[in-house]
Amino acid sequence: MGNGEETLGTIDRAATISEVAALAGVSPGTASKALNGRGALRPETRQRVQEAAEQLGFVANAAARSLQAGRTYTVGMITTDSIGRFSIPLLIGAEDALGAGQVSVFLCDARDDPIREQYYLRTLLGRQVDGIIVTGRRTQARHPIGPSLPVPVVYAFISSTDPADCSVVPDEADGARRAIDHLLAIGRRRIAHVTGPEHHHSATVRASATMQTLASAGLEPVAPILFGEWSEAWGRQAAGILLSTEAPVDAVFCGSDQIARGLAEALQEAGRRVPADIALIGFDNWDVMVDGCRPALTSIDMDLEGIGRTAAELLLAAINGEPAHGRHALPGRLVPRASTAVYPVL
Amino acid sequence: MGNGEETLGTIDRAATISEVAALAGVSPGTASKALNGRGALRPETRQRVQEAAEQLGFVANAAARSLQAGRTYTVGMITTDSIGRFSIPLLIGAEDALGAGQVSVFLCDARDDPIREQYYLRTLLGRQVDGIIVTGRRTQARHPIGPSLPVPVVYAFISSTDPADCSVVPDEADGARRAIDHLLAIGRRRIAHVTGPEHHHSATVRASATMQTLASAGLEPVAPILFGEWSEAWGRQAAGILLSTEAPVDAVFCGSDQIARGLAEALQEAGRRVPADIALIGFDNWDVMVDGCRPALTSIDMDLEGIGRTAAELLLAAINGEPAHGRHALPGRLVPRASTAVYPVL
DNA sequence: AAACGGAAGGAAAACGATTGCCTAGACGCT
DNA sequence: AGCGTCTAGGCAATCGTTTTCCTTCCGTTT
Repeated sequence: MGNGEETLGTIDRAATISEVAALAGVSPGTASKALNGRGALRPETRQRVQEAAEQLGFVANAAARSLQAGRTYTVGMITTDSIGRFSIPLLIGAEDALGAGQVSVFLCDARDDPIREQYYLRTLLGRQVDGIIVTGRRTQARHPIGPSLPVPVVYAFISSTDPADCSVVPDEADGARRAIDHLLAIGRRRIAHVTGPEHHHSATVRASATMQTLASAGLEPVAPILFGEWSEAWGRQAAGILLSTEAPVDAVFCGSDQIARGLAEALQEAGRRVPADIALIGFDNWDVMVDGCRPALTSIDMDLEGIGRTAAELLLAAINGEPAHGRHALPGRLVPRASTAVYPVL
Repeated sequence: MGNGEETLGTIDRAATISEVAALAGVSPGTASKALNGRGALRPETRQRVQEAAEQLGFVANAAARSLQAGRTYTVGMITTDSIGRFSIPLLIGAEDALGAGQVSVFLCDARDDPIREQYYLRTLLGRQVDGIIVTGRRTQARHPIGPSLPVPVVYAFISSTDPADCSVVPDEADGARRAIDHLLAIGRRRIAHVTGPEHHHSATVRASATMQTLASAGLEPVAPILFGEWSEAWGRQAAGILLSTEAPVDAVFCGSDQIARGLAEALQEAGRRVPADIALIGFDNWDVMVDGCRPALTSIDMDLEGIGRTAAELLLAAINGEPAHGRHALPGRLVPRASTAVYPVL
């Protein structure tokens, strides 16, 4: 019939709706109506068109469609920091919420470079994305990505310094609170906090929530808060510092799972039992760390997928004319494991 | 002038080339030529148009452009397994090679579900992507994603069972060879191999390359190859097995960094020194594992970013009419660290 | 029997950018 | 002065789909 659509080799060219229409013996306009369930058509005509479309493997050209619809059913996702451990769950969550809505995602990795970021922003706008999600590795607020954009923007994990922008972030203070509450609930009172660098937003937020929660229980940390870096090595080092303190420690809340794991190793090498002598809580609930640690590590899960999903949902709402504003903080979740088990459980 | 493009609030609508042309006092066609450096135009006209475009923040509508060009400067990336530790470097590498060529990437996470995969495939074809990269978590060959597609496809990390397809994969046998050669070079002869599940393609490939390399040195493994799973727990367990063997072991090549790390811990708890008594090599060169391990872990790096980049380059070549075929295996790289240091180095 | 109404489908104009072709000047040459 | 040539830029078609009118035809009603 046509010009070789039955070839077994590579299909050279996608079929157009005009070809479908010709095969079904109708006009292109009618074919469009048939395939999209619009207009007034006889059921048999509709079916004839559908069969023709199937036979030719017709898929509507999205460029033509968006040209006339003024919408692309496409969003951009810019990760300001390189795609990493935090970006991925966010990405999965967002992709989840958008994929269900037939929206495709352009992924852009700006690598923490403002030039690349602006370049990608222009590219995305040129591609007429319906909206943009901005993501990063740190929760710290950042400058808005552009002054006044023709499409809605939602910040995920990071937040924008402009309160009118929409941001979805983890409630890190809430996470710290849950951690301390848990340690109090299992009867620990001599609690220390070891965390990342003092200039890091997450570290300070979690540290001050830790202080506050202890204070409202009438306690204070058994040692000054230990700021260091987000690594196992620092966890090991911190263990040494804590053990040389005069005051005995019976629990440590760590700012990350890596720190906690380093601490666990070093404490046990020094003869302390976990959790019998010292209970341990991490932060992030990073599978390889919490499972690799011995004993398995209790941790705070920030529900990154949920953040990605929520951001995508808010973006879709904004695209549909119902923009949200401000900072939406999502609560975390404590995942109890052996490192805080009440002892005679075993 | 226009209808409020100077508003400080949100820009409602992107400017079109006709508006730019009107502002510059030329026709749309001329404006197009001015902005794309075509046609015969007076320099001053060209500049006038460029200034108008700048003033209106003009970015060409990609849908319109691709509609007429028949190309979208867009590729799809389907990860058959969920986006994970292996997919990301691939993604970064690909994004790197494509971004430089002004090509945007649609990311699709098929989650190992054939239905989702086909759905995404149709979506991508509808969006008229110029090409598709298929990625996964395992290196095992898989069925081609579709029988005869209108666009080129390149498989990255995984490979296609159809030899006519183009695949870019790590040379895992080469990696294993390098590991064993390294152990031999530092004088070890009593070498064991602990790896993942026997039904896992990577495990068997690496294991048989290990055997072969040992054989060509006139050796054989000091213990039967230990197949298990890709976890630290299995590494610890395997340590027990190896230590209960009569024959003393002086080096272990592990199928993953996680196994190696578990092994390292357990060996040292049992009083063996690493690397003095037993040298250790992992596989993957996964930063958190090799750095977290004590001593730091020598490992094989499969250069995933390079694979992603190469796949993207081959895809671009195919799009430009120079398709490549077959399986392209990229060599790995040994990254030496303390776990195989020749002892009196310290 | 004439008029009306509804159903089914066609024709054509969008959407925005690109590009080949054409025209209107301007300049130079004879 | 008249013709040819070159240059700058306008015109209109094109890409594939959707959608808004229309038109046509058939059946029904008075």
